[in-house]
Formats: sequence, structure tokens, C-alpha cells
Amino acid sequence: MKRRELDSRKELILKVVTDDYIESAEPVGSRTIARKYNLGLSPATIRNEMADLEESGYLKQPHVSAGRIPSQQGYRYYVDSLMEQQTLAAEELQMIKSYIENWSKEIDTLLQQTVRLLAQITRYPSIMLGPKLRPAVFKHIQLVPLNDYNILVLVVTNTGVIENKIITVDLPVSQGELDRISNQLNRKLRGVTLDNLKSSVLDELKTEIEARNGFIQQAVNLLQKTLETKERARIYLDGVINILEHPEFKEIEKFKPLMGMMEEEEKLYRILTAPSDEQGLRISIGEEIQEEAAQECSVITATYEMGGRVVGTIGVLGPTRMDYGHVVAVVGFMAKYLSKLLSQPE
Amino acid sequence: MKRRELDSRKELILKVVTDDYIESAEPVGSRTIARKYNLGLSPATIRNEMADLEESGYLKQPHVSAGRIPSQQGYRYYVDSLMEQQTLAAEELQMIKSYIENWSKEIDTLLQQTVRLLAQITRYPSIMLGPKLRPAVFKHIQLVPLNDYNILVLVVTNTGVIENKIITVDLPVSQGELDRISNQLNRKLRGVTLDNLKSSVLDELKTEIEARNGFIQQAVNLLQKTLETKERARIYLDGVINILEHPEFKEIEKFKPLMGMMEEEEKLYRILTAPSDEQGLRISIGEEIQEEAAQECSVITATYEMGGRVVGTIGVLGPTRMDYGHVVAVVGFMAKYLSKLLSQPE
DNA sequence: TGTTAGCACTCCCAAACGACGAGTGCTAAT
DNA sequence: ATTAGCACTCGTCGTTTGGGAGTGCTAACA
Repeated sequence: MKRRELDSRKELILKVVTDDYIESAEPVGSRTIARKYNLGLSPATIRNEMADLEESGYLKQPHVSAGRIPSQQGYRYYVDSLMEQQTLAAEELQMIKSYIENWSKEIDTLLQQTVRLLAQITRYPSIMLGPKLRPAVFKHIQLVPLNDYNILVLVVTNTGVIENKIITVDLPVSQGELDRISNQLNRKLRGVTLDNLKSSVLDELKTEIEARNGFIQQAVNLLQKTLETKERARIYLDGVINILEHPEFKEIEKFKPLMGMMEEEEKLYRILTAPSDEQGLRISIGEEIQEEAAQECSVITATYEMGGRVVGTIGVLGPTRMDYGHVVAVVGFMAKYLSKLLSQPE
Repeated sequence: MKRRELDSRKELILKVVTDDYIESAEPVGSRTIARKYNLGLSPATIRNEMADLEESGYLKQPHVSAGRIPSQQGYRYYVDSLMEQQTLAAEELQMIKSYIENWSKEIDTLLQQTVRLLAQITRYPSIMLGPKLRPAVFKHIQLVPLNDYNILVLVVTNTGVIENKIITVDLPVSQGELDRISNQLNRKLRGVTLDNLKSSVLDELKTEIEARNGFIQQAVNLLQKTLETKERARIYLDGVINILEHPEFKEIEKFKPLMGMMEEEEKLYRILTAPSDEQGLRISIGEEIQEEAAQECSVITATYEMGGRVVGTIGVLGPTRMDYGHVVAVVGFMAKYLSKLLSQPE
């Protein structure tokens, strides 16, 4: 898709080396290539080409008498221009189909099941960022008194996501009073996106009711604060165990930093929300991931939508030697599928 | 605490062996013991005693010319009669104290922070079973229409836990109608424990309103079903990475089954809810855990309460060679502390 | 000029080997 | 009953060794 920097024979060799290494996890040598993929070239020729590719940074050697493996730059070229798009295997579609029947209407369960499925199909750890709050449409607010000074604020959106926050008040408020406030807010706010709600509408509302009731105003303030602090959506993670199947992590010391990273929601969040110029699908290789622990990993993510608006991200984490072709297809499909599922009931 | 089956010198040796092995992770030999803990016994005597202890099943040898390590039976004896109860170190108390200030009133966040803290202090993976639904007291129900045929049912309890379920109806119901139903249910049910609610009260309510409104009855039915299927509380897990510090898991193949287990909420649930004759604190060693993958692990759990009733469990998972004395103290303390925190605002 | 065969060389890996040392059980002396 | 002494076992660790895969270079060839 990008400008081609390599002549077609070099491309061919880079592709073959990458494909083979992805499959075998072993450095691949000229002899192997000549034998396995008969390209009509002798090992010596291939050696020369590989030496060139190494010099220009697409391949590297673990040690002098080993075969070549792709460098980060090599993977990048592979991903941009060489990789073959795959389609889903029949049995994978089957797995998805059979999941559908059990797919829950509970948004939380649905998302959980979705990452699990993605991990099962790709055989890599899978991550997901739940629907963002901001583009969601306000559906309902409810104030529930837990005791005299603590009030539970529940906000329901059209995505089915429930946000909750406990607020503390100085003076006890009666149930009836809270109901009145809830009703008033509901009437005013139904159908507004939380996005707008945060800025304009709430302000407007505030001035409007200013004179009438000091307490309502306090409630509005609190609602505003609630929505601000609850910015970050939940992170889902599953299939961590899959990464242990790959030889690059057979030594525990290689795996440990990664495990540490996956236990920090903060870091997963950053990985999933890294800016991208692509539309939807994004591939980050090695150091392109801004994360110390993931220098030898790649991440493939896709955004999913709800009613035409991007609301979240789903992705897969694996070694740089990852089956890009396959994972891209699966992640893309799942994101589309999820979008459909989320948009359909509304 | 239990009947003493061993004479005091054997006990002493078993204790020393276990303590040393817990600390060093190396099989411990007679010479080491004689030198390190001067018991006034020669290596030869100790050897004889150890041979006896092995014969009666408290110790075992990894191979013939290695030192001894405790068997499962040995650990059991150690835990029941030999182990010294420890108290929390000043800096551990400090960690807890400094957490308090940030402790959230959101029940979910609070629980999450608690397992994290437990994992940090013990340096083992920590698990937690969130508050059970059944003993909780009904606080509020709200029916929110998501669209014509789907209604979101929200149930709030005094624990601050929010249960939600989407139900599908055959006929569209208006917002007003739903509000009326919500109100009616709220009036009827406030203060009832979900436990009772499930059986008697709902039935009573059903017959009472039977004649009046066919739809309400349907709602009650659905509420009933909701509470039944939402039986299982959420599982929290953190600090998995800690287990990798221990040499018994330095080979990935040893760790893999454990990782698999920890990704199955089902299995964690079973571990946390294993029946116990103890009051509160429970220690399960090796095969006592009914879980294939955890044969070489131990679990220490404690229950926590809310207003005097046991509502959940918190625990720690580690190798059988675990620092029992320390972990018991910490888990016990945290459970008590959590109970206090959960019971105080109400 | 691009391709290929041949060859010397490098270096990883796995197996074999051999001390070393920690620890044991047994026996005999105290 | 305890202990010193001793022969024996066996895992660990460092060294050695051979084999093999792969390379770069050179020279011949189309």
C-alpha cells in the first residue's frame, strides 16, 4: 500500500523470510528458503540478497552463523506492503456463530465474552476498552439514598452502561426530595449526549433553576463532577496464558515485565488509545508501542462503533513474530461484528 | 492447637526444617540445621530424627542425596501446631494507613484496591470474592426502558452493589407505567433482605397484585429471575506477577496451568468458597485444594463481614512453601479491616 | 554483469564427561 | 541414647567435544 522501496525480488525474499519465521520461530537461512520455496534461485543468490536486506535494515542476524530474522523495520514493510490479507476459516466463523446464541444483552457480559472469544480464536492475549462515555446518550438518572449523608448517583446511557458514584452531602435529604430532583433532571436531560451534557446543557440548567432550589444546583454540580471523574471506561483482558505458548517467552524473565504491564490498567489503556492515522485498524510493532515492557511485542487494534460513532477499541497483543495476516482479519471482523451487535437493538 | 502426635524434639526439628525451607527454597540437611540453629544436637542425631520424620510422612526427600523438605502432611502439622503467629510490621501498617486516605466509597473500586493492597503486602497473588447478594438489604429498584422491547432492571442494595439485568418484554411499556411499577415495588420491598425477597415476599406480593395488573406480575417474575441468575458475585484478582518471583515457577511449564486456572473465574470461585470448619480463617494445602492446577500451592482465605453477617471472602494463593505465619496475619487483618470499613457507614 | 558452486570459517547447541560437594545411612565407639 | 567416622549416592556445574547450520568470499560461468 505504501511506496515500494525494494525491488520485487528483495520483496519476495523479505516476505518469505518473514512468513517462515512467523511460522517456525527459527531464524531462516538461505538454504532453507531455496529448498522449501523453490523460487528458482540458488542459496548463494539468496544469501547476497539477504546481506543487502540486512545492510538496509530490514533483516538482522541473532548471531553470525544463524539465519536471518526480520527487524522491526522489516516487519513494518511486511505489514504495509507484503502481507496477505486472510479470511476467516470456516471453523472460526463457526465459533463465532455458536457464541452468538449465548451472547448476553448485558453489555458488561457481552464485552467480557467478546475478548474471551477473540483470545480463543487468535490464541493471543486480547484486550478491550469498553464503550466511551462521552458519545453516549443520556437515558436515565436516579438518586438513591444509602444513608443520611451518602447518595448513590446512577446514570444509565443508551449503551446500557451504568455509571455509579457515591456523593456525600452536608444535610440529609429525604427520599421524596431526591425523587423530585431525579424526575426534573430526567425530563430535562433525556436524549442529550453526555458530551454536550457536560458542558452546555448543565450550565444552562444550572442558571435556569438557580433561584428555585439551592439543593438541585448542588446535585447538578455533583452530577457534573461525577461524569468528569468517571471518564475512563473499563478495561477487559483475557487469554494471557496464550502468550506462554510462544518460545520467545519460555524464559520467565522475558514474560515477567509483560505480566506486570498487563496488570496495570493504566498501561493497557495507553496502548489501546495510542493515536493513529489509520481508519479503525492499527498495527503497532515493537518500539512503536510506547511501553518499555512491550518492546518485543506487537499490538493489533481496531475500533468499534455504536450507531456510527467510534466508542471503543478491541485488540490483540503478541510477540513481534505474530501472525499478522490472520490476526488482522480476525480483529477486523470482530470489531465489525461487535459494532453491528451494539448498534442493532437501538 | 491440635493433638500433638510428635515428641517435642521431633516437633522442633520439623519446625526448623519448615521454617528454613520456607525462607530458602532449598532442601535442608542435617548439617545446616546443626550449624545454623544451634540446638545442642549433632548432625547425626538430627539425621536420625529426620529419618523418623520421613518414615512417618512429615518430611520427604527430592532425591536421595539432598536434604529434606516438608511433605503436605508436614506443612499441615506445621500450620496446625508449630507456626508462630506474626504481627504486622510497622511499614505494612503504614501501607494500609496510607491507602485508607484514598479508599473509595465506590464499593467496586474499594474492593479492587483492597486485593491490590493485599497482593502488594503479601507478595503473592490475591483473590477476592465480592459481597454476596443474598444477605444484602434491598434499597431501590429502577426500571429503565432502553427501547420498546428491552427494559433495564437496576437493583441497588445497602452494600452499594448494583445489579443490572436487561429483560425483554412482548409489549412496549411506557415510561410512566414503568415508574409506577418501580414505585410500587420500592414501597413494598425497601428494607427486605434479598434472601427473603427471593422466596416469601415476592410470592406474597405476586398474589396480592395478581388481580390488579397482569404486567406488574410479569415484572415481579422477571425480578425474581434476575436475582436468581445473578447469584454469583464478582471475582477480583491481582498480583499474579508476584508468584513468578518464586523458584518453583521459574519454569514456564509449572506456571502455565496456574495461569490457566487464574483466568477461570469459575475455578477461583470454587477455591474461595470451599467449605470450611474453621471460623473465618482457612488454610488449604496442596491437594486439599480441589484443583488440579494448584496441587503444589496453598491458599489462605478469610471471610469478611458486613453488619455482622459474612458476605465475602478474601485470600492469597502461593506455593506450598508459603510464608504461612506472615500471610495468615495479613489476611486476617485485612479481612477484619475490610469488615470494619464496610460496616461503618451504615 | 548477474548468478552460482565451492570452501573455509564462525558459532550455537547438545551430549558426554568429570570433579565437587552436600547429604545420607550405617556402624562402632562413647 | 548420642555421636564421630566413613563409604556411598547423586545432582550440579563447568569443560570439552563434535556436529551442523549458516555465512561471506572468491572464482568460474552464462
